Amino acid sequence: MALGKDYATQECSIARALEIVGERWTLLIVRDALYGVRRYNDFLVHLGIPRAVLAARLQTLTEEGILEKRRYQESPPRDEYVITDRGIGLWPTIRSLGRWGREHYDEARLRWFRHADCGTELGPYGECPACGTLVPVEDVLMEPGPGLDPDPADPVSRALLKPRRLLQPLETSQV
Amino acid sequence: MALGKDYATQECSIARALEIVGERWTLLIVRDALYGVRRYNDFLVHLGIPRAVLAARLQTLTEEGILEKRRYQESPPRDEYVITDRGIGLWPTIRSLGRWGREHYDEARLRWFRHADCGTELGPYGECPACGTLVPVEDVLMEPGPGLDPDPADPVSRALLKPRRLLQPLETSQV
DNA sequence: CACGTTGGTTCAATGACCGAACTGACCCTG
DNA sequence: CAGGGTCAGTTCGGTCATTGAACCAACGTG
Repeated sequence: MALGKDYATQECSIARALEIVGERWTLLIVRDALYGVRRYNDFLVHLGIPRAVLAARLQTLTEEGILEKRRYQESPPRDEYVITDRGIGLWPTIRSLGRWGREHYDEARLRWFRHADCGTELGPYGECPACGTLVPVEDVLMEPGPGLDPDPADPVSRALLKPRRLLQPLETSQV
Repeated sequence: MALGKDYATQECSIARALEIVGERWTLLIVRDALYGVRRYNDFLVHLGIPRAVLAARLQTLTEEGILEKRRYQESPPRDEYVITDRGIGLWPTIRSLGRWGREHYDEARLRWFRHADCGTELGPYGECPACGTLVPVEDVLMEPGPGLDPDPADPVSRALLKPRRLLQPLETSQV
């Protein structure tokens, strides 16, 4: 499409990447998918995104192999969107972007990300300074910080208040 | 602004960051600034961006302290936009985004990024695997790869064909 | 069989982005 | 000193994307 998405004149992998994940809302959807959000309605209430835009983004992300649409029950047919390895590959980008945002624009700490094996806070790019290794995403422990609203309105935010590992499927019904 | 830019409901440093650099063209402008592009016209011809959008983005980036507007000659008053430390802080994000784009969408190698001291190609987040250190941005050497058009139309792309360090001011007149 | 849940689609209005034209300050050349 | 060129924008009408609200459809429950 000639307008809004592509950067036709750019011979650049950064521009290629931005054509896929550079649209409004897209990286936040990937972030939520890394946090364990999988269902249309959970994305909807957590992001406050227009329904049509969410449907369009989920379709694009599925077509690009970043999410995978998967049927999780048959009788009312219901699908969930699970992040793929290609999507998990965006974690360092999202991590470093969040770190930059916190350093320059947030006063209070909103969340901590730790290496689950040793409890050390992750370094700038998702590595563990103590172990000296790149921490696999499923071994990242996410904990709420003091800057986070302790009693948010929507159930997804409430579920994300508990310490939890990335990629772990979110259970909103149990709240 | 209620539409287009902000993510009001999100308590999240990633969302804060995307409110600043998540708009169309913005990260490509920061990328060019890291490559050494400084002048309005050089951004313009290299990006193929509408003039009004470029002017708006440069103003926002200047207000946010990511670029700094600096007078470089008086007689016809001319300003250049130089990247600040805050802008340089986006390098890991841009680097990891470019790496993800190349891994998943580009066949041929477009550019190499090496540690100027030892010639080793940078790791995923801008570190030097040989030296084991995070490479300062000014010590990153950028070289053209085989996938890059050897004879591009605009002078900025031509100037960027030569091996050069990041942040080194671009000279388009000498081409 | 009314009602709720889930996962959408449709629609009119609004905002953002587009390319092209125009402006204005200055320089250089003949 | 008139004409043309450069640089850094601003203005403008048209097009595209995003928004919020309403609507729809399939199924399950009371």
